[in-house]
Amino acid sequence: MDDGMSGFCIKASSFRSGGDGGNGNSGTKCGRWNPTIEQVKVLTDLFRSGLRTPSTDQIQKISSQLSFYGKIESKNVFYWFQNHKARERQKRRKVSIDDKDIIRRDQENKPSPKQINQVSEPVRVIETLQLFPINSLNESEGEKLRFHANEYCKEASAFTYTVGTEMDLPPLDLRLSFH
Amino acid sequence: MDDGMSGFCIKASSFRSGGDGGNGNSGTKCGRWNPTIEQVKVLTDLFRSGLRTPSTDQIQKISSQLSFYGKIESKNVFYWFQNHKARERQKRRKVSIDDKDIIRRDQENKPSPKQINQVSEPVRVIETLQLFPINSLNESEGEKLRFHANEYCKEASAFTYTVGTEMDLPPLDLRLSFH
DNA sequence: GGGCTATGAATGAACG
DNA sequence: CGTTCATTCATAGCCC
Repeated sequence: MDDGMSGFCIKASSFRSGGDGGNGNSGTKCGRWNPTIEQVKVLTDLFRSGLRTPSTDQIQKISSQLSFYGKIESKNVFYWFQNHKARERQKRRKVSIDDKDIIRRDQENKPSPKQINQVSEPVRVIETLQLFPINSLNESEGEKLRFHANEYCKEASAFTYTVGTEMDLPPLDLRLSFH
Repeated sequence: MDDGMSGFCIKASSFRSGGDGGNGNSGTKCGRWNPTIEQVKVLTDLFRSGLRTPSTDQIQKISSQLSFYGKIESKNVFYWFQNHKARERQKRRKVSIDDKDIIRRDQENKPSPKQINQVSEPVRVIETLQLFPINSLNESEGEKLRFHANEYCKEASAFTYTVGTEMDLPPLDLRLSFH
């Protein structure tokens, strides 16, 4: 599926201070936090559990927990969630609707995505979610978040840009219309 | 990250476009985007026209346009501009270090010895550029009212982390409760 | 084959 | 929050 797929590559990269147990930092330059895979795993787990904007207290606890796996500060956790959340949205937008699809699709079907699911704080995950994967890393990731209602307000801004039939490619003039 | 990437592509690369001449981009499988010459041309052109950080809408339009020349996604365009801008800045920075010791007291326009890289740099924002018509976009909505209410609530979301199963990590629990 | 360079992709950090 | 910057990882393409 080349269409939507984009070559993401699992990092699995070299030395990301894998399980050293102590200071995650591999001794070399410590300009910025370099999360260990365990830390990422935990954070991701939390995120997938629905946690999106941890409070200060939560951040404290989480970072405290994660410090076991390596050096980490509260702000790292804070930023991590900020970024993760932002990027998820961003990705949704950028994955875009491009490529052959906006054709003349009459979609009078105008659902009113307005006030329905405006759940600001999606789910409150509860329950016991098992953190800390036993047996080091289990790569079994494949779930998709299904409790994410996905608000995603994409107001269709009518762009004049006539994409009508891209088949005959416009005169390569990206400077498109000024008027 | 994990979100939907799923598509970790296996390194099946090997034969990369065998003899398609490079720009042909014959749908080589996943991997990373390999812009065609035309695509690069357009992007570069846009960049030189002063476009540095296209908005989401612009990105989508550009990518739609460029999709004619070959497979491309919005994020490719996004990254392209990000990288291009960053590298330009990076280069310039390098160059500045270049003069590390010689202090150019004389400020007059001395022809820089580097003609190789014609870095069009300064912000020459072209008014007329007006990439995409945004006339329809009603900017007057200015208010926006972004009330700043971050501390929405500390609802009792209890994450019961039943940890304590593995390793020597203390049996701590990330139980975040109301506070 | 093995470095080297250019560049796509990713993400931590921070700004407005 | 959304957006932007800086740094880094990962590869394709060259050149030796």
